[in-house]
Amino acid sequence: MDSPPAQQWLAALHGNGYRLTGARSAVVETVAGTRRALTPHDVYEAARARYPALGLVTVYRTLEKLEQLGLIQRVHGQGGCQAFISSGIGHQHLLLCQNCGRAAYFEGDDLDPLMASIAGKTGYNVREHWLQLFGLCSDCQQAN
Amino acid sequence: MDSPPAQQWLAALHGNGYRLTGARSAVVETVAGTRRALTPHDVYEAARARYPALGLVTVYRTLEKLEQLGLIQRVHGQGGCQAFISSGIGHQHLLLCQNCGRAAYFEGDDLDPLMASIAGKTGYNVREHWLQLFGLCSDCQQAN
DNA sequence: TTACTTGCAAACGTTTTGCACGATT
DNA sequence: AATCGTGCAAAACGTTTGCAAGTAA
Repeated sequence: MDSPPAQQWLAALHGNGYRLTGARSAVVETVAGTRRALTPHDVYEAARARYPALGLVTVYRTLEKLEQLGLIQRVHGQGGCQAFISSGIGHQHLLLCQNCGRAAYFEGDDLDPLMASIAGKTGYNVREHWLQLFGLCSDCQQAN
Repeated sequence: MDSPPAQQWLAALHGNGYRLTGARSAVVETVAGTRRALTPHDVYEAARARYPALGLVTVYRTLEKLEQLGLIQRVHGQGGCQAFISSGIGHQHLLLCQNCGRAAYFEGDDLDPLMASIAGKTGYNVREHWLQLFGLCSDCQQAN
């Protein structure tokens, strides 16, 4: 049930001076093993299957560390912006299924010319971009 | 001090069966007359200059109506996603100054080929996209 | 043994709701 | 006159912090 990233994330935590505990492992394995964006409460409920004594506060604190290490990212959507998901490798963008929530990653390198065009028109110095797509994954297209 | 959109927004509210009151006018004029994204609390403080008896609850309720009518939109950013700003006309995206918060709008029509490419690679049926840029406006570039 | 980590409880800030009064239509 | 809108107070909600006990190193 655990996925490769889980081991890497635990190693990263350890390598940054954080201790390896049952609570942290449960949180890490839960988030690393899910292809959907999860809220702290989602993580709390799911991870308690692995570690029943888990407290919600520990979920918040662990997510905070994972985010600082760049292992997970916050997902913004119409429903709110309190959910987290595994970060892609390098500069990747998210594509979320509006039905099941499954996430896919893609690269948006083709954006550079657009950026340059915008910069020219607006006079802004564009430093960051933020692109996210919503749609239906192949499974959910067939179901509907 | 009021701007053209303020009158249109008030007309839109009225046309949808909502009454025109001093409190609503103050909120509408504040948001319509500001080029930055404002939190409900920001609006509350700014709008009290126009209507001192204003309550924070009314700000929330008015922003809710303006959002439902598509006149304002919620702005998502690293600092949170509780701020609102005037919606652009048609399908426009936001470009925010990281220093002063000033917003500019731009169209992202050039995105369609990227969408099609992503759809082909991932198998998703892409329905919506969400693009936001961050940078420095021309004024803030000179100041730094 | 030491310092970090944990869960509980409480605090905190934001947003929503209940309600009686007031204002718009 | 009827209905909608308002502000206040309280409640609800998600998140953070203080702390004593427990655990990894």
